[in-house]
Amino acid sequence: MPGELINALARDFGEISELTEADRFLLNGIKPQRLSFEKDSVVFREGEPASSFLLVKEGICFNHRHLEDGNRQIIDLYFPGEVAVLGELSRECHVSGLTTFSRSEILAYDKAEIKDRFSQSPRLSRLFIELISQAQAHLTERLVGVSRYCAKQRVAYFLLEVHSRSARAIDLVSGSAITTVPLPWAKAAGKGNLVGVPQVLIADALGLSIVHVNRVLRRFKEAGYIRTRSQGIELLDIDGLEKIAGWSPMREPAPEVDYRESTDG
Amino acid sequence: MPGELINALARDFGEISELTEADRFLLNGIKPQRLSFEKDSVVFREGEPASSFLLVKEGICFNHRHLEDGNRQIIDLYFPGEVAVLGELSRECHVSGLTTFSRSEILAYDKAEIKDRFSQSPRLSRLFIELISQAQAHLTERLVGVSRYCAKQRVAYFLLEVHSRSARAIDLVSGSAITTVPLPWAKAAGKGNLVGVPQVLIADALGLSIVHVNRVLRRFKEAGYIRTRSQGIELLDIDGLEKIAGWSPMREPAPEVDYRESTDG
DNA sequence: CGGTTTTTTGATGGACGTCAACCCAAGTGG
DNA sequence: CCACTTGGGTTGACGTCCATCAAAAAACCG
Repeated sequence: MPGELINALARDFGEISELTEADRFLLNGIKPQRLSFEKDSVVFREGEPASSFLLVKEGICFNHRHLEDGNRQIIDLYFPGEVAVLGELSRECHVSGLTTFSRSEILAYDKAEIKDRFSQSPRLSRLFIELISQAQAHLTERLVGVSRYCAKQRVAYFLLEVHSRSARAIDLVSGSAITTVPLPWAKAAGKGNLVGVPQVLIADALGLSIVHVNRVLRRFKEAGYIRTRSQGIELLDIDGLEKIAGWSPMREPAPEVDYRESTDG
Repeated sequence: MPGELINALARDFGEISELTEADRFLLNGIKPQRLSFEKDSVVFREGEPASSFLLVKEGICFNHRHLEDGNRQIIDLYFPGEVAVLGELSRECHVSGLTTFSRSEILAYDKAEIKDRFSQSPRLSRLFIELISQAQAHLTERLVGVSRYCAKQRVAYFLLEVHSRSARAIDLVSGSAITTVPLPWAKAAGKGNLVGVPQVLIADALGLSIVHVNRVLRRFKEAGYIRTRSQGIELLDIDGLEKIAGWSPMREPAPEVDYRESTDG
């Protein structure tokens, strides 16, 4: 299965098309370990040695930190086609744990090998730096969001982000968008702007209590912004939610590009 | 003035000593623009094009984002010897503003040139990735801190961090520690664990109101942890503050903690 | 169908923001 | 030397957001 890594990079960086054959060869030469996990599996824990560069191929994962009081803070979610815990690439040990939220398949590339290959080509180096920078910008966004906005805004923002990112999920083999249900927690998912996450996950991600998340959602329901399905939340009025969230960030509208074009096969 | 960049890198990475002569030559070949700023000067604003790699040579700066309600969130402080807004290196435009907190001198390297040189050597590439990763780990720490700890803990943590980082500040020319007053806001500063930041800065950094910061500080005073000077806060009981904060910055994370649930079975 | 997980709702209280003062050191100008 | 200004610090009253506790209602899962 060649090009999984390349396809992952291709989604976020148009420049990838400028890669030379040599670069592509370098990337394709790294063979990942293919790992499968059930729902709610622990991929690694805090403190464990960090030896891999992890690319999510299928399913959804999240990384988190445990606090003294037994709570956990979810730091970020990872969707198909995204690189997980990129920031910990150069650490000896993981600072956060990684857990699957749904049945997942993960490609684990050898860290040393990745660093090695990437630093062999100037273009790849820059691409890589780009990648990390992007992750950091996203973290900054979260910092501001968590520290400065009220629960209503945070929840609205979170729903929109999950929705947007799951819509962007790609199939690593073909490089094209995933049309099938990307959020497997809600089995009935599928069409319609359905966000399939349990409320406890929202709470842990936003630093809120599950009770309060529920209350906020209830008010959203009453106002007609969302509807709760069996499990999962259906977004009825995305524009309205964006207004609540104060959707300012530099997230591109993602003009539905067909990524298959770039995969010359 | 050779080696300023090298000295900056040398502090955080012992591996720097493994740099080849060629690497050192590469780094020394980049001549920065030397910028001077008065206290409270704007280095750049949100949205302005980002064209430089910024190294703080003297003084203290902070980057921040402005919110709709007129407040600002301080994202990070930068001390002498540190690279500012590293995460925005690969962005077209700045996502946050940078302001000097005291009279500062900043070395501005051309971004393109930096990226170019760093990607010319595998070792430099890795070093650079290391650098960014470290910045990201720090951001993660802040995210958890802001979202999960109460004001008392956050303030204690902040005081300790500022103290620790200003103590680590180095002189870029000699590469040795700065012994003179690193926190010029409090002019009377100097010896003694004095943290010279105004309360409004603490508040903006932690997402608290200035009033509440003041209250927390008062309780710290009453408990004998700190003493307020003309301007600035003197840390009297660092161990006590660390206990309150529940974490000591820049020190090796305590022993192994066992997070396993007590799910007998 | 029971056992489990998730959602929902109410009641209560603490943490923290907001408003509105007042204090105090330092500087300025006469 | 004193009036005035200015920027930060300090303090109280009050309200709100949100956590916590507790418990019931749904939904799921064999």
